[in-house]
Parts: sequence; structure tokens; C-alpha cells
Amino acid sequence: MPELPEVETIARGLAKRVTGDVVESVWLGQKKEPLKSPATEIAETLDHSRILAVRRMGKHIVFDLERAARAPLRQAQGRLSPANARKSDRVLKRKAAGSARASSVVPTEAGGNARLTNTKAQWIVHLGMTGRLLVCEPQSEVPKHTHAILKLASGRELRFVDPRRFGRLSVAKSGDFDATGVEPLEVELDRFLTLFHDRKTPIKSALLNQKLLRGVGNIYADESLFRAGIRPRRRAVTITREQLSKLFLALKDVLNEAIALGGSSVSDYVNSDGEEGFFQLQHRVYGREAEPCLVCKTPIKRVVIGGRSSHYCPKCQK
DNA sequence: ACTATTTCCTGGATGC
DNA sequence: TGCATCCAGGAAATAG
Repeated sequence: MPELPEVETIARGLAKRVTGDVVESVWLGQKKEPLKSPATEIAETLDHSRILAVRRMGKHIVFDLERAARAPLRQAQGRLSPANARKSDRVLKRKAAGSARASSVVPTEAGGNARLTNTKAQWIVHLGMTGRLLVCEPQSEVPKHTHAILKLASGRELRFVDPRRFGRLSVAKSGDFDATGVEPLEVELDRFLTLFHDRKTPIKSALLNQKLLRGVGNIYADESLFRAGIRPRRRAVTITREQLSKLFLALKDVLNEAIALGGSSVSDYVNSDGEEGFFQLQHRVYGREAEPCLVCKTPIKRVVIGGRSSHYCPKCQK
């Protein structure tokens, strides 16, 4: 299940592989759940866009796109037909260039030569639980639950596969996507304290709230609370400044260590090269119910908080 | 403005 | 062996 370290790993891998590549055509499956923006809007935005960068924002993967204001018209548009595409799948055809969002001739600030500008946009992918972005050869078998295929100028395909369909695809046509919350690895201590100190909700739930911090999921919430010695059910408002400061550091440590190890491979997570991460070997509480605490040998407890399973050591965490 | 609860999804695990 | 049931999880929607 991709959280911040996994998404960071995936985004870095994708950046290496597809930065500078150009989307030649787009195929979207007929299932509506993974699409947050209208299908036509996604297809139109992606089609014939150059990928300038791939980066992570919270748990989102953001593709920065650029499209020439006046793309050359093409005679024939190749249609992409995956081997197992069902007949109800829709093939979205590229709209002719020069549609509403194409920018036009703009004077330079110097007031001199007018020139063409490129339109900026973004493709935003949330992997949910089981979403994957795969870069592969076109002839490789299209797996079940493939919801999007981008054919790239390099000849490869970028595919979005998500069996459980908790993942989401959307576009920001103006290129100004901004996720809620602050980045846990960038936030400063004062801000961190302000975010949590007066919350009445359990600290575990507060850590998972993407409107406060973005990118923390169940694994890293549990692991950072263990390192900080705080029980997940503690109301944030009851936690001392000193303890919150400890959590602040513990969270950054956990996330940085996990990124260094390529994330945690639980269930079926693999990075964009199909490789597993290794941080699951460093988990001290997550997924270790009834196993002895690595510090004091007390059996790890599992409770449900806000519908999320939460793991902690009853002796080390107060 | 907050907080708590429900809902969406399918594959894998478990139980009988 | 086969069938039913449960569970995992993030975030949006809903309710209080």
C-alpha cells in the first residue's frame, strides 16, 4: 500500500524513465471509479503532451506536462487496442489541435517579439491501495484491471493498473495542482506543533488526516508513534510539547529511512522497476500483532482506531 | 469548524 | 473441494 516513501520511490523511478517523453495517444478503460476528472478531459490533456517532470506531492504522483500551443495536425490518429480490451472499452480520439485551452501568441515582457507559448498542465495519479504505474513494452501482456494506457513517443507504454480501483486519475488543466496539507519532510517544528496540539481526535487519526500532513499512511503513523513512545489512541490535545517534538523527529526519521530502503513491500507493492522495497523488515509494530516488542518483549497489541488497525507496544507507548 | 462513521472495491485468507 | 464470509486500506461523502 503506497504511502509517502513508496510513492516517492515510484515517482523517482518514473522520472528516470519517462521525463522528456511525449504522450502519443491515450486509452482509458470504461470503469469510471479510477477517473476523478471526466475521461475526455483526461485524454485531451494528456494527448500529445511532453512530460517535463514526475514528482510526488503527499501520496499523489504529479506529472508536469507541456503541450505546444499549436500542435501539428496529423492525418491519421493511431488507435491503441490492448489485446484484451473489451468491445465496450472506449477509445478516446484526440481532438484537433487549437481547441479551447490552447494558448496563443503572447507578447514578451520586454514588449518586443511575440512568440508561441506552451500550455502547462498536470496529470495527477493517486495509487490508492493497489494502483500501479508500469512502464513497459507495447507487446507485453496487458494485465487485468488496466485502466489507462499512454503510448509514448519512445515506443513504450505507461500503464495504470489497479485491481481494487481505489486509485484515482485526474488532470489539472491549468497546471496548478496543490494537494492539501503540508509535506511531513518539509514542515517545521512550530507548524507541526500547531497542527496537532489542540486536536481532540486520537493522534493516530490526526497523523492520517491528509488535510494536516500529506503522505502519512497507516504503516508510518504506527511506526512513528512507536518511536515517539505515544499510544495511537491518545488524544492529540493531551500530548505534551516535548512528546509532540519527539514525534516530529520520529516521523521524519521513519520516512527518510523508508525512502532510503525503497519503501515497504507489504501485500504486493513494487516500485516502477518491479522491485520490492525493504523497509518492511524494519517495522517495529506494524503487522506484528502478538509478536514480542523488539525493545521490551511485551506482545504487540492491535486495536482499531477510526476504522484503521493500529499497532503498538503497551509498555513502550504511553 | 471539527469529529466520527460509512462507503467504495477485489483478491487473498479463513472457516465450515 | 467448494462456497461463503471477512478483511485490508485512503479519502470522499455523509451525519452529527
